[in-house]
Amino acid sequence: MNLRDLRYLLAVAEHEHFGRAAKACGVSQPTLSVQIRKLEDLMGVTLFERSSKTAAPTEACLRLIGHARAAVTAAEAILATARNMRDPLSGRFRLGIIPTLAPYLLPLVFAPLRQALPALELEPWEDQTSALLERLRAHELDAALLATEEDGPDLVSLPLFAEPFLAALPPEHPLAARSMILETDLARDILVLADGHCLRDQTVEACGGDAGLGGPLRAASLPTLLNMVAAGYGTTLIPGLAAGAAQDAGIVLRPLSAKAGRTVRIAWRAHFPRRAAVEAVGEVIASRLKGFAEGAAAGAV
Amino acid sequence: MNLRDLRYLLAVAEHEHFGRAAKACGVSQPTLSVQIRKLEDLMGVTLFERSSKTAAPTEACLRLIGHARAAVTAAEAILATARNMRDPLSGRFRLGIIPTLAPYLLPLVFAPLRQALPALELEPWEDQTSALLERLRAHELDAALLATEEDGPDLVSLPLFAEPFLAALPPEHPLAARSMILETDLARDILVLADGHCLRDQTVEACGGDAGLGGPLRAASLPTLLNMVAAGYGTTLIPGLAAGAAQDAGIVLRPLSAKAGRTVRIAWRAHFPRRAAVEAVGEVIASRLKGFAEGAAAGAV
DNA sequence: GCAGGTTCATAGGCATAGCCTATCACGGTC
DNA sequence: GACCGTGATAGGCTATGCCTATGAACCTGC
Repeated sequence: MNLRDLRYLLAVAEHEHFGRAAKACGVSQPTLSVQIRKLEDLMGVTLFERSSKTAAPTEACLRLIGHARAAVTAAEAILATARNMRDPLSGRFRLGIIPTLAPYLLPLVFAPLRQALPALELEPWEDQTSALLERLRAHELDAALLATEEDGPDLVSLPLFAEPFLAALPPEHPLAARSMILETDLARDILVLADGHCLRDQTVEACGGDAGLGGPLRAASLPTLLNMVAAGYGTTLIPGLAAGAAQDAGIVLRPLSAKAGRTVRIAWRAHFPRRAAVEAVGEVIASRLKGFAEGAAAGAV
Repeated sequence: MNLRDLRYLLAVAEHEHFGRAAKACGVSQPTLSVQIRKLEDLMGVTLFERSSKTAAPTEACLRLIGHARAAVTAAEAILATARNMRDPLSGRFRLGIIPTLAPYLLPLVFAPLRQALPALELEPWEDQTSALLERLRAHELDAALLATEEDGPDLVSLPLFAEPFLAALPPEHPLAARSMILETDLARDILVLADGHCLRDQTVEACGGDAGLGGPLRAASLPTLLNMVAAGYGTTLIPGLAAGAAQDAGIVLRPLSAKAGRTVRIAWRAHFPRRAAVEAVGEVIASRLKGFAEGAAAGAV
């Protein structure tokens, strides 16, 4: 049985006439005769009572056409729904973002994304890198904004913008007198985020690896870390986009001599079919952040 | 688009694997690949995210499969429903019956019909011949029990049994003294049914055509006519099956010398596809009424 | 690092299902 | 009795759907 056959069935039942039904279906009358006959043979039921005047639906036919109509309309609903989803730049788009980026990036890019991609229903999801990668692989995210290189051939990524790190110092800190700070000089009293944050590893690496790491202190989030620095517990590196929040907390910011920083990338599954959406989102973010490195560095002086 | 394609779609979505879905569908994996690809081209939407491990349904696919499942189950419902209706001896059977026959025949044949054709849902419809023919032609009846010859080539009929007429007399009527009555002797004071009843015309014809017809009196139904005869207003002819009711009313019955009577037939549209049901119903009625003519004539003495 | 086993995609060949035109058979009508 | 209408049938063509065989990408384990 075939959807076409069901359409034929409905047409003949409606017109009670093979010829007119055939015209309505855009086929010849013999085609309809043969197909209806096949349908009748398949079902073992006579569907129409033919006479020289008309083709009247039988009792059996009348009981079937409800189902037939349901099948045909469901099939049409499929095509209609598909038509609405044909634009890859429309529909739900679940975007993972790391916690050291989300609160500072999202306010900047929400409006531009909404304007450039009005049909895209952006659903941000904040979590640490490893959790995001897991969700990405599980098809629970469509893409993720990360500050690490992609891992594994099943994922691909595109760099969006470079974000410099800045030295964050309590105002009374001796290094605050300098206009530019060498990363390794921070190592002695540097504070870092809790395990799992990529920013923690990058901070450690930029500062020489064997840094004191602030003893027993562990900040679970970047705002907490900023509060700790402002309270004089130590120093840290912050990503450039967090400069505004850091200054609001009363922290002194200084550029770094070795230009430590991180590159924010958008990552997705290599086989993800809506690559166009990924690239459009990336493009909007990248163009909004264009030249951010220079601007942020300048503003931090 | 095709129901088969939708089945393939559902299979792949369920197994998330082309090979296993192909096995489930009983086709080869390339077949499935090609058909799903065609479906995707038709819809303009990627349905599955293929990787070397799995084939994961996309967001779009997940939104479509509801409709797809609806279409497939509707199609299966059609086949299931058709299977239940494959037996022509099952389902609704609308049988028209003339008023001078219905109340006397139905009590006799209801039980045998129920027993012989348990799946047939008999729906009797009592009306005069012309109305029955109209409804029959309008497909509002499946068959009709009539006492006239079929009219028109679009209808066919089969005789079921011969029903003799009996002379019905008030007990005090002069003719009641005879053991057999000549039809034309009844003509002088005969009463007949209202226009439209075939029994009226047959009575008139049997009695010579120019009968007095009881002046202004007109009985709308056979029970009324019997009451009128019993009250002494005149005589009439009754069909044999009504003998019991006539005797209960206190009427004297006598056989007719010219053996006037009528033949009860079952009529249906020549193209009606459930001829088997018609013939089965006719067969049950005929066998129940077999030998009725003799029995009734004997009982009426 | 390479062989072997996955995955899905592609190619070529074949059978057939579905379509068309032409024609038939049957009824009803003028 | 010729003629228009109905649906059914026949023959031929095309396109579709299927198969097997093979390819390309990827993963795994020795």
